Amino acid sequence: MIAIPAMGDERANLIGRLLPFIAHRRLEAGDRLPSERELAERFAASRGAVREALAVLEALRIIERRPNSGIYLRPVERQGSIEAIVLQAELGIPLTEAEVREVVELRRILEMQAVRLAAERRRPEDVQRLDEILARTDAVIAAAGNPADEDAAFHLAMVEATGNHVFLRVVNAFYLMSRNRRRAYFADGSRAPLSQRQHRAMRDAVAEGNPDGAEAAMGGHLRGVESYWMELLEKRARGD
Amino acid sequence: MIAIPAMGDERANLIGRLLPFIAHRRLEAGDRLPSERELAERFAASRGAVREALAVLEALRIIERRPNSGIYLRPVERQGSIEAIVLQAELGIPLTEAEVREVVELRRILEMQAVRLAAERRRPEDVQRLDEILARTDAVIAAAGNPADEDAAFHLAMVEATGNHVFLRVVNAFYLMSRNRRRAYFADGSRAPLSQRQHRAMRDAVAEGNPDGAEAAMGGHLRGVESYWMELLEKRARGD
DNA sequence: CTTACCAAATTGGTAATACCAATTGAGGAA
DNA sequence: TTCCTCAATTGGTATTACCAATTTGGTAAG
Repeated sequence: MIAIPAMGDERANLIGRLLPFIAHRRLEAGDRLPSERELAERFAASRGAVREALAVLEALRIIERRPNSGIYLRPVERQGSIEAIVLQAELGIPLTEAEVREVVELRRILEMQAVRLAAERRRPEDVQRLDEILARTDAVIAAAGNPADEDAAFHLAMVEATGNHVFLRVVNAFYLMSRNRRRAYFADGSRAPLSQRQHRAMRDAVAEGNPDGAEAAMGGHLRGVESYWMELLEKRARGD
Repeated sequence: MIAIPAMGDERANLIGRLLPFIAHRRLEAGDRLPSERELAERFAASRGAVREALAVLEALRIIERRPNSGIYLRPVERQGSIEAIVLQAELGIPLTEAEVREVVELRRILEMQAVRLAAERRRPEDVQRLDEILARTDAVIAAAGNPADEDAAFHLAMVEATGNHVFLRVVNAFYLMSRNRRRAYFADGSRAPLSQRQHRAMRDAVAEGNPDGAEAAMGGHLRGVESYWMELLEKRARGD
């Protein structure tokens, strides 16, 4: 379903099979997983492959490996941050309705505040970068292409204009997570022009150093995107 | 320096040596790293150990492994999200001054908005949880202990009161990152009482459903913490 | 029956080796 | 110069082996 660049199918599948295995067994915090050797046998993989998958799950704080003892599930509140969710989305594991709502809400908070900071701090090269992306988007739209990646680039460039690289990384995780959805959003070509007009309004507000205007523009823009997500949830609930 | 639970010294060291190696060689986006076999020889480790470390770096989006081709450094804008920074902090790799400022700023944004949402949505059990943590903190202070973990628990419980678990995970990453610093902050015992009073003010504002009051209380509280961080940066700049 | 102790099985951590498939790049043929 | 061929390189995987520490079980002493 989802193309996973830079991640071999086998290894991705192992993580993707390990996560549901943990969930399905209803393991709770502190519970011990089967040993590496047993997992290798159960999933028909080598111990090395299992260890690689476990290393990733450990880095994402989903499990904990205690030498000479076993593999344990970490308490939920200590589990991985958004990276773990991104990984699951990449693996094609659908987000729950609650998670979708939460992601949408947090994205709104982050981007509203980002655009305020951007309006306060933007440097000439930031505005220039926004303009370049807008021009590129015009070209894609004129060629009847899908401006999904340009849309992401614009939003990320807006965050970059805050000068806060950590901020950029966090927001980037959200855009990595929803890349395919975003492509579907722009697929029929009807939404791109309005989106582009709203982007231009945001660009202008940021360029003239108007935080309130930029925040308002971003707020209105996000409402459209969010209603699309909510409709998707309702469709899924109806079984579409 | 930093205790790393659930991560063996060797493997942690391998990632911790690999990251500076990448940075030191001034590799740029798209550059190829040495092959796995070469890295294994250079770091005196087996290929399996190297592959485990590389799997983690790939999951954190720092590198990209192309089968039958090589290992490549990802473009910065596509690099790991906050998890990569958390990992570096855990490994004892000090954050740059810019990164510290960025983390502090983003934490402020997240917590200010979180406490607003918490005041709007708090349920009785959320307030109860806050009260329990406050009571536990009182006990620790009375016993002349270090309430660093209770401080983190309070802030995280505040985010949990938003009902947004993704929000909680992101903020949790920040607290994982700064655990040792937080212990140092409360080490001499002089800051705990004021912090506790400010926490109580935040709890009251949230309990009575007062977003503006809660946000103001959080803002004042964070100012004290942030000035501590900034002093640390100045000390480091002077070579202390 | 309880306690203390010992030994074997289990577990994660590491290393070494081998093979596969696909990419890559150099060298030769047209 | 262009195109083709083939061997070296590379990441992906599996197998095997050993280590050290923990767990576990039973045994013997109290």
